[in-house]
Amino acid sequence: MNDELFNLIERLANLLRQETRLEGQSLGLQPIQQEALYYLSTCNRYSDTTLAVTEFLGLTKGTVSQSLKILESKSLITKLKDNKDRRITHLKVTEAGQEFLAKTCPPQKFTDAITGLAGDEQSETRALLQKVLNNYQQATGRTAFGVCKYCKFNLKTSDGIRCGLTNETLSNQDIILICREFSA
Amino acid sequence: MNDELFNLIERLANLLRQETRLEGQSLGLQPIQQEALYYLSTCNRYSDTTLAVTEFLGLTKGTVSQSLKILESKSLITKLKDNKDRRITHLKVTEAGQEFLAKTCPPQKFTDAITGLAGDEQSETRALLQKVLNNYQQATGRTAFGVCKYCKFNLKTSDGIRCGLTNETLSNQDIILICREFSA
DNA sequence: AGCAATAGTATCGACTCAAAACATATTTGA
DNA sequence: TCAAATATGTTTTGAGTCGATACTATTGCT
Repeated sequence: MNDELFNLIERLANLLRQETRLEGQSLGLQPIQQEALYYLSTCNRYSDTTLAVTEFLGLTKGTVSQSLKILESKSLITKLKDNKDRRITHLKVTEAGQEFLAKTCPPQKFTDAITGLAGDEQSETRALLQKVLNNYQQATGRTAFGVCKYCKFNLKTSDGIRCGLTNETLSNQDIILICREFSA
Repeated sequence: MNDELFNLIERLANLLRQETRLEGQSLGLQPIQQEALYYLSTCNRYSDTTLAVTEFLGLTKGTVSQSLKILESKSLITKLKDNKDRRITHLKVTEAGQEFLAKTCPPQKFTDAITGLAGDEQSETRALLQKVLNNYQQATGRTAFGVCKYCKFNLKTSDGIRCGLTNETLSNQDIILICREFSA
């Protein structure tokens, strides 16, 4: 059973990478660069740094630094130094970057494949994969990542929504993004 | 919803590749080489060629040829020319290759993550992912691959089991392997 | 002030990858 | 029958990935 699930995930990943490679050809983007770009379009302002991308992709920071350099050179992201901590660089997806992602990510045929499932099958798949991922992340001891609004530090007060870690107020847009500090 | 499922699969794949990289260090094996080796350990005698590996991994044959050369140089597989068609080379996993796979594939922590699921959750996940993969393969128009005994060319006769494409008899071991000619 | 820790970059060598050219073997078809 | 087309697989080349290591710059700690 482990073998079968392992096999299925590997094969899905192979197909995804193959299609991603095709999609990226128009801009000369490698799969890993597209993954980084996609992550940056889904993460919040506490998680848009080189190190967060590193943790998310499971690579070393030197490797990621190079990929980000290429994304910047193609004007798909911009770098912005943090005001409080000058060591930190925030990475923002540009208009061009967002346009590219809207066209290519997730790949069209993958979307088709998902649409072929019934509505309850889709949510069932998501719930089960989420569970597998959580277990796996726990087993490897890696950073979890997760959607802000489901985090235990997400505080709903009478004044609005607030992050218990940073004590900053959060907008409705903020809380649907992915955060590296996520904790269930 | 597409986005979420896309994201989950990407992240599982990232973790798997990361752990695979670690497991392969003992023999100096790259993730892609391990994937090829694993595939060869699960496929039948009609599917143990360079081209089949190429289709399975979604790479070009030149690329795959190089990876297989490395596996051969490390004595994890052997090459054997086909008797009927001398263009074809069959790839067999050696004892050493099988030992390596038994220890490392699927990765231990992935197995742990799966074991954390209830029994019916496991089979449910498998069924759903199988469905997604089938849809996806159909959408991309790629070779399906599948287990011999569930194939429409698998014929159960009074003499035993037979493949309707090759007209060869099949053993009980044969029919649990993956075939590139699979058709549902 | 001084030292350790953190964020990020630069460089190196081994490896992946697609593309193209190539070598063989088989099939087709006039 | 035999040349052209097709199929399997290898080699070469150049762009890019990757981890490891060493490095800079900034911040935190004592």
